[in-house]
Amino acid sequence: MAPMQSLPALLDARLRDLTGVDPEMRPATKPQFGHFQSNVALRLAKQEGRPPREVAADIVEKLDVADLCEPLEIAGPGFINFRMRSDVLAESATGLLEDPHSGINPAAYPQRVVIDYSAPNVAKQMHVGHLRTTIIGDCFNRVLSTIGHTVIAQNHIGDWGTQFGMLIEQVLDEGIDASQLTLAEADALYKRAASRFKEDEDFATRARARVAVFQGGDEESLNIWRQLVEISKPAFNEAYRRLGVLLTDDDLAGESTYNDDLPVLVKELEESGVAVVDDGALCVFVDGFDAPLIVRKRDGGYGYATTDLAAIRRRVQEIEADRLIYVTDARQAGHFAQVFAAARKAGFLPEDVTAQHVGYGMVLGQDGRPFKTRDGSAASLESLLDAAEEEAAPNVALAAIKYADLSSGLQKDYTFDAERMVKTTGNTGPYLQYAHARASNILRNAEAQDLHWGAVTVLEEPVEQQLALQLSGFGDVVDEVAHELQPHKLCTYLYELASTAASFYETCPALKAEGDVRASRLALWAAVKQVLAKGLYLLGIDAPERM
RNA sequence: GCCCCAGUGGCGCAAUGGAUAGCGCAACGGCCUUCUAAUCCGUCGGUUGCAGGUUCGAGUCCUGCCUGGGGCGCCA
Repeated sequence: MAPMQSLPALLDARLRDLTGVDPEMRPATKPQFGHFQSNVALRLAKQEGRPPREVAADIVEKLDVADLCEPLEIAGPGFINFRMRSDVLAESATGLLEDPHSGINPAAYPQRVVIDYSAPNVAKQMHVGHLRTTIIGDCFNRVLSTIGHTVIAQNHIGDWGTQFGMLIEQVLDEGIDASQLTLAEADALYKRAASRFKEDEDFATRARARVAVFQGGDEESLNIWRQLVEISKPAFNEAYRRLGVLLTDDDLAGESTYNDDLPVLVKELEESGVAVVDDGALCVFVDGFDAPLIVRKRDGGYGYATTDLAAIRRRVQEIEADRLIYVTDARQAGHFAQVFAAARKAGFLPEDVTAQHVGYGMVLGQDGRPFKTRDGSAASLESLLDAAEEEAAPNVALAAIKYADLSSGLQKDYTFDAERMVKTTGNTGPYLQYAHARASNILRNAEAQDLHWGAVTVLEEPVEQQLALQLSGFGDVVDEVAHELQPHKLCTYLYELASTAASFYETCPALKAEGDVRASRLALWAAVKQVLAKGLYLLGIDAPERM
């Protein structure tokens, strides 16, 4: 089956053929303006030096869209308004219902896409800050996979840095068996070590020395390190299970993965002249940044910039990625911009591989200040999920949290307010779930009465037409999210669809209607259910049959 | 000092250079012997931080300010 072309795309093509320019087809801003609008006449009028409405009249005269639209209207300063014929909308809704992809267009050029997300730290509990990267990255994973790309998730866990110096030293001091710790206990150990590191000069010195010993391959140190890693992984997986995200052990690619690459990579950079020694450190200078990217510290050690470069190199050379997506907090935007620039300069990142950093705003507490990780006051991810589950059933609570996180622009800071998130009215996850459950309920009742439906054939009520119109836009919205990486656009779309479906429910009873009208409305409900289920899946939210 | 992000009704947010800036919450008022009332319908609420500029048209683009947050050589 040929991929379905969206309604605005059909109009766009015809208008483009006629005028030779991008017609900028847009959804109408008001119902009275029809379904779609183009401002092409306004722009052509300027070029041609003619009145816009006259240009619009010419276009309307020549444009043949009678098979798709009601008679065109010219409005305001020269907008051309398009109203789809109701049989065209009905056919579109039926097409969606019969489409195994629910109107989602398979990617024309499937890519291999690496998505780097979640990245908790070994021996530390996940906290609220990990919520965003995990939920957002998972959404991208679902969206890109669903449209036909090959997604390689990379969970860049913090399993190597200098923090292991103090962790190992603390384990040895306390004489504990690290393999028997729970993650919560390891987290407490981490905090003890961190505060001691600050206050106890002798301990700090030993911890720093331990880093070198550990990274030099000391077996006793490595053994403790392995134990800490091994107790952390099941705890991460348990959190992922509760969150209902796709990550598994197969996606783990922690910092330690690149350890052996670092000296090799640095040598390459030095020999090629991309990196130069400055003030004792080996640096890559890139345009637009005052400070260099330091790839080897004065003391000979490697920092996270080097690890990030090594990860890019592997992802391009071994994973053969076409696109790299990093989901971390917005504060790292500058860092990644510099790393990407350095990787381009070094040749690790060819021009035909795109690299995007998706930054999200900080998670703030009720006091408006960031949740902290090291002072012991941070709320763990688990405690947040527990709190939400006190308000609602687990799948509804999770929907509330995820939707609250995804439904506004990613770059904004975000106040974690469990009570607010779990609300079930208005633009929330549970509202969408409810719409889906209602659709399911109607279809279940229909089946119980042995009623059947096939195509959408009757769209007489305005709300029915509106519903069919919105359904037809699903594929375009998914494409947009895949391209722009803005989940809130999918949220907005689904909310509007659910809202229209609720009006449809009120004004157009399906089961109480008869004949063609009943069959058509049931088919419309089936299409609504299908799109809501798919859309919620893409957000990582459960679509319950009953609520 | 340089750079990035944000600023839109009381609160939380949306808006691809297009028509009268939308939605939710809160508040107030309606609708359940009617497919699920976690829904729906209505009312109230705006100088889009400020000042210029570009444009037929600016919340959106440009310049300069203000406020808040963040980032800028050896932490991640």
